[in-house]
Amino acid sequence: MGEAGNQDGTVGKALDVLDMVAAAGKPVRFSDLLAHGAYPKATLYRFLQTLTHQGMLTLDPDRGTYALGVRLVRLAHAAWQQSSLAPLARPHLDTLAAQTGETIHLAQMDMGQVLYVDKRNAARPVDMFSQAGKVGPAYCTGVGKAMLAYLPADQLQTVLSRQSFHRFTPQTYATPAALIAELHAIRARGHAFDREEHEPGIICVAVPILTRQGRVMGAISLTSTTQRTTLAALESCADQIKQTAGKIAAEAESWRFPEQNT
Amino acid sequence: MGEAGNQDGTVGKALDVLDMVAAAGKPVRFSDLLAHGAYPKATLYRFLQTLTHQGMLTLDPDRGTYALGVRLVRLAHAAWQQSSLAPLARPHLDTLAAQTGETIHLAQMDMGQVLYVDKRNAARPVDMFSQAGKVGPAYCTGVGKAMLAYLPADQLQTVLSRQSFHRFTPQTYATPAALIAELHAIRARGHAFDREEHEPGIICVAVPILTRQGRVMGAISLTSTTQRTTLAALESCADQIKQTAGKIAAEAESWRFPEQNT
DNA sequence: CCTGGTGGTTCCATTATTTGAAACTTAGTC
DNA sequence: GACTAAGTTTCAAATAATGGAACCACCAGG
Repeated sequence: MGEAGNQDGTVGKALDVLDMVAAAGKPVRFSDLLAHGAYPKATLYRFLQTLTHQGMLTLDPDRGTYALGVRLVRLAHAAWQQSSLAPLARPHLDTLAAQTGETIHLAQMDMGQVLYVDKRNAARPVDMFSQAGKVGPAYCTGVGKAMLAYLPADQLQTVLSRQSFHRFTPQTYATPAALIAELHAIRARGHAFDREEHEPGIICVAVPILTRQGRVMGAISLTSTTQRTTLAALESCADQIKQTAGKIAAEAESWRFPEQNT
Repeated sequence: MGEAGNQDGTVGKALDVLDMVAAAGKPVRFSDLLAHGAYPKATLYRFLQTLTHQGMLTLDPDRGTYALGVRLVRLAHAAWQQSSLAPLARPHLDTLAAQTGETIHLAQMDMGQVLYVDKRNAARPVDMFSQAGKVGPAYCTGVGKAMLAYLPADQLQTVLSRQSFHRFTPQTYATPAALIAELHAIRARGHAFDREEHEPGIICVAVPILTRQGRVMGAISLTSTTQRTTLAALESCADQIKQTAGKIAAEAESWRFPEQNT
C-alpha cells in the first residue's frame, strides 16, 4: 500500500509525485497534492512544473487540475511491447482461449503486486488498455500465488514484509504463515488455485512462466465462476496451461527476456 | 535545434534516458546508450540505476540489457483512463464505427506529434495495446492537421519549428507555408482530409474535438483506402463525425466539472 | 473601499545532490 | 600473461534542489 518508502534522489521524488497523481484516479488540484504533505509547497510546485513541461502530466488550464500525461501512454506502448510477455504470449493465449473457452489472464510481478498485462476473453474480445495495466494483490489471486511460490526466498521475504493482508473472503489466506504453507503446496503441485479467495464465486487455476533457470517471468491463469464450472474441472486444463506456459517461456528465452524487480 | 534539446533539471534528463530506451525498441546494453553520447559514463550509469530501482526500467541480469519497466504499464493504464479521451469516447466511436463500417482513429497531441489513443476497426476488431500508444507525424495525417488547424498561433509556431518535414508521398505538404495554407482551409471547412499524404492509397476525413472555449482536446478520423471508397464519399460522413466529436466534447466537459465534493 | 482568506506563484540564501574525469574491476581475447 | 572492452566506483568541484517566506490575484464579507 501507499507508504512512501522510496527515496533515491530527485528523480525518485518526481516519480513519487507521478504516482500520487495516478493514485488520485482523477484530475487533481495543486492543493490536493499539497495536502498529502509529502513535499513543501515550493518543491511540489516545481515538480509539477517540470513533469508538466515534460509531458508526463497535463495541466487543464481551465480547471487548474493536473492529470497524467499522454507521454506515458506512448512510453507504455513501448514498455508493453519490449518488456512484457504479452506480445510474445498473444498467439499462445489465443489458442488456449479457443481450446478452453474460458477467460485467460497474463500477469507479471510489479513491486510485489500482480500486474495484468493481457487478458483474453473467449466470449467477447476485450478492450486492452482498460484491462491491461490493472494491478491486484498477489497473495489472494491465482497468478499472484503461482508467482510467489517460485520466488527466491529472500525476494519472497521482502514482498511479504511489505504486504498488508486483507481478508477479502472467508477463503483468503490472511496470514503470512498460512500463505507460505499454501505456496509449498503450489510448488509441489505445479499450479495454483484461486478458491474464491479474492472474489466470491470467482475461481481459477494458474501456472507460472519460468525461465530454464527457474526465474519467474510471469503467470497465466484460466478463470471462471463457480456457477459455470468447478475447480476440479478447471484443474483438468492444468496440463494444457502448463504446456502453453512452457511454450511462452521457451520463446521468451530465445528472444532473451529481462528480469523483473520485486 | 533539430535535436531533442529540452532540459529541465535532473528529472528531465532522467526521462530523456527513458525515451532513449523506448526509442531503441528493444532491450539495450549500457554501452548502446552510452554511444548516444547524451551523457557521460558515470552520469548515465547512475540514471540507469535510479530508474531501474524505481521500476521504470528493468535490467536483465543475464544479458545486461535494460528495457522499459512494467511500472510504466501501470502508470499508463491510469493515464489512459484519466487523461485521454478514450474511455469517454469509446461508446461514441463504437456507434460511429457501426454506422460507417470504416476504421476510426482517436488521437491526441503529444509534443507536436499525433498520438493514437484508440482505434476501432469495424471489419476486424483489433488489439488495442498494439495500436494505441502509437505516434505519428502531425503534418501529414488527417487527425494531425485537424488538431494543428485549431491550435493557437504561438503553439502552432513552436510545434512547426520543431518539426522536420519529410515528403512521404507526392501529396505530402512538405513546407510550413503550404501546410499553413491548408490549415486555413481546414478551419474554414471544419474538417481535414488526408489525401494520401502519409501513405499511398490511404485517405481519411478528420474532425477536431474542441472544448467550448475552442481548445483542442483531440481528433477523430474515419480512414479508408482509395480502393474501397473516395474522398467525396468519406466527406459525406463529415457531419456524422462532427456530431460524434461534439458529443464527446460535451461529455468531456461535463465530466471535468463535477468537483463539488471535498 | 477595506480586510481576511484561500489557492497559486516567485525569490533567494543555504544546502544537499549531481556531476564527470579518472581510477578501478571484471571478463573476455589474442 | 598482456591487452581490450564493458561495466562500476570514487571524490572534489559545480550545480541544482530546497523550502521558508514573501508575494500576487482573486473572492467574499463587512
